[in-house]
Amino acid sequence: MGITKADLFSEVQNEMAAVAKAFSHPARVAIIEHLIKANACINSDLVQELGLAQATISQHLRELKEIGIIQGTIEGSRMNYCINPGRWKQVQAQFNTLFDQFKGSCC
Amino acid sequence: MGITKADLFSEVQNEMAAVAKAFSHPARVAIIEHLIKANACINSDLVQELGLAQATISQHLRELKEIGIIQGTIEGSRMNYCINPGRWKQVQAQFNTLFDQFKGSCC
DNA sequence: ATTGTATATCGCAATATTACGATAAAAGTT
DNA sequence: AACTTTTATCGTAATATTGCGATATACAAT
Repeated sequence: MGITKADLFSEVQNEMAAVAKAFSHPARVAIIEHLIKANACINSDLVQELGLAQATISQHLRELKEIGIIQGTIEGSRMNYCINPGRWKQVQAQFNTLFDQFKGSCC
Repeated sequence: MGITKADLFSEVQNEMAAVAKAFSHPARVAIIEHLIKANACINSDLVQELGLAQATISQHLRELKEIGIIQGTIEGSRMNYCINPGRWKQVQAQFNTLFDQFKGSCC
């Protein structure tokens, strides 16, 4: 039905899925990578860099901000977006906790 | 439009997004975790474990198999699913390559 | 042979996501 | 003040995802 039955799963599982979803679109991956390279960037930079419309970029930035991976500070008429270092480490740890659960062999 | 403009992004970025998408649903996270705990499991185990219909579980298993994270071997009338160790390490490395690109400070 | 178990796939309905034009709001520029 | 730049949000269309009932197939058991 397109609706996820979130109540069937644990808090941790839902959180893991929500965080992974932030990385599940190439535009958001590209935004993150550009943000890392440039240290910081603004919406209109990304409109140039990627070939997407301003409204679309803004929407992706909001999703990344909502999950906490990036943060934006107002700078006059523009927004200065950058990685949120604390959250970044936290998310990396979250993934590695899952990855490290599997040690070894298979059937 | 719901259509992702994959041609705007690099191969690596599209791959990263595709892999992240595998983890972007709590049912798939739950399947992976159960698969790790049990070492291996079958479709009907998961129907019991999670509260989803058999057809739904099967669909999620297929998506995980398509991205290569899990593999299934036929065992009589059932499928024995388990983590694909090689691919698992590869995916972990893929995430950490992205995570390690960001070192340090922010705006 | 018939019945039961296990899984995959099809078809559909409900919902979510992606993309963008249009517009609004806020700050800087002339 | 009028204009430009920058961004966010709204509304909408196109497409994707999620979930499941209803099958179909394959093997196992009686």
